[in-house]
Amino acid sequence: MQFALFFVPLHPNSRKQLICMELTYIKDLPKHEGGKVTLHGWIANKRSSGKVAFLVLRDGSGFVQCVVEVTTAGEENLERAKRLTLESAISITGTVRKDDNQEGGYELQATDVHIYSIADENYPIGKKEHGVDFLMNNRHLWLRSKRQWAIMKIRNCALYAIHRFFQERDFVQMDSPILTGNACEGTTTLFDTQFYKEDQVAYLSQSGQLYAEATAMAMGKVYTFGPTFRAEKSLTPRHLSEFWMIEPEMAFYDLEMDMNLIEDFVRYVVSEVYEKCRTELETLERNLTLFEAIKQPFPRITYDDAVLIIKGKKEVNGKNAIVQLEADLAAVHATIAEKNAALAEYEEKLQAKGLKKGEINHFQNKVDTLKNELKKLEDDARNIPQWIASASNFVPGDDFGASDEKAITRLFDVPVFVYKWPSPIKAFYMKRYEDDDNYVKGVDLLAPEGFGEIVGGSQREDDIEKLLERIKEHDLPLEAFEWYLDLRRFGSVPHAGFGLGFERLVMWMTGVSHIRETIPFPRYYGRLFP
RNA sequence: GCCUUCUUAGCUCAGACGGUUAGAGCGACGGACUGUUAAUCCGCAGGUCCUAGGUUCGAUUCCUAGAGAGGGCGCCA
Repeated sequence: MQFALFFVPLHPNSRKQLICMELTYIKDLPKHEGGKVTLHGWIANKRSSGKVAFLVLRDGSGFVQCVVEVTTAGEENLERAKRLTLESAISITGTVRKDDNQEGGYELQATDVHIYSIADENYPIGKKEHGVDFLMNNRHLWLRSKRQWAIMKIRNCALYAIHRFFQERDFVQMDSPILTGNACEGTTTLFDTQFYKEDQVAYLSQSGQLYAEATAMAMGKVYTFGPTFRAEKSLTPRHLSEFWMIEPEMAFYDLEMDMNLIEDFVRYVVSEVYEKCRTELETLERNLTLFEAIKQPFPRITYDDAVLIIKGKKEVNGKNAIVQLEADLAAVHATIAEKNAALAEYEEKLQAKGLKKGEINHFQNKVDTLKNELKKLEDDARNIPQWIASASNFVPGDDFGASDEKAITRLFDVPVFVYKWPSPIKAFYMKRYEDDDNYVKGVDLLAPEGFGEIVGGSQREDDIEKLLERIKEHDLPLEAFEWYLDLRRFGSVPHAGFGLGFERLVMWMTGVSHIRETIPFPRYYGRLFP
């Protein structure tokens, strides 16, 4: 590989200005084994002894340890290496060496160290644990850390897979507007903003679906992938005020074809991430059961059957939802007892006299970790009984709550379809069953491990008379829907689609406990900066 | 919007039935060390105990209100 570097003196703090034709990245080090390369990046961690410094370098493509020894790099380079603070920017030249003890399997034996800039020593993010709020205040820097890097790489991989999936199947990406003139489904609270004239309000889109229906009638199969805004003060681990949604819409599709597509789609994206992001999943210590099970067919159950399962009146593969939750609760209590015993043991060890400092740290770390784990377990112990009560008291006809979804998904390793929902709890545009007006052709896909709903879809009402009835029933402003009704006046056909919350998908695949970590700069109630 | 737990050093946390100078670890800073993986070892510095009001001889600790954060529910993707 040919590349040329020219260094031009610029400023005492940024020693060199780089004009560069091609860079070598950490992820490509295996191709350069034994060869000499120059890497450019930031100091993620540093350890140094008298005559040797270990620099962990990150360049966005990966992490690698660089060794600066006095014998190979000389006094001057070692001196420079020792001056580096966390997050200082450097370029470093050296020989690529295989070392199975290293993460990634390679390290760089340095011969030259060049400094772009020395970072202020007060880099706020340390090596020890931090609270979530502190990290969110430093989100612009937090993104540099390894865990966040892994999450963002997976997000990107999923993003690309989604486009590939649809493009390979001849779907056309047709973006829906972000500024809209009316609140389309009427239920959720929307953000609003002034639109030129003082008395005219524009709302930020909460769904692109109605527009996708229009473009599907023009292009056959379409998908939208854009930002979505909900002004609900939903401060939960599963909600954002601003998130990205994928909404495909297909002409001449019925509910079953819709479900087939959803299944193929979710399986495709999950498989791509499994195949291409092993390192990242390892960094996140993700349990891989989900990825191995994804080849199995997704169960499809009706709402009525789901209700019986939630209430513990119907078993799945010999498993009862309520019994399962009770077993989970018992397991939590057992774990709490175990951890408490371990905690007492370590605290006793800490009392012993003549401990070395290293031993004290070790025991203290164990105690801190155990206390944190116990806090979470005690939350579970408080919450699971509520879920059990709420699931067993479920009233047929109601929409599922978070606990009901947990009761169902707990029984499966793969996502589960729930379809044929009661008409009153679903949106006006969903098509009713021809033989039973009480149910609509809607479907939700619930992700396992308690994550809950990631997809909501339906076959749409294509009969203008019935649609008019629904609009009246839901008390929606008819004028605003005239253009939507035109889609039924001029060449109405059966059609279906679905919506998938992108961050929820990423959250589920990465296994992170909070959706706020799945988007670079999350927006939610109380969070507009950075 | 409702329920619940919390707010002490730059960070993560301990603590006092209300009483002299409020503690630890990490980080930062100074030093030692040629193979470290949250390196280790020695030294040093660092505080409006969230804010306001109340009770009291005395409040960081008790009470009330407010602000902010975590967890659960609702709303949803």
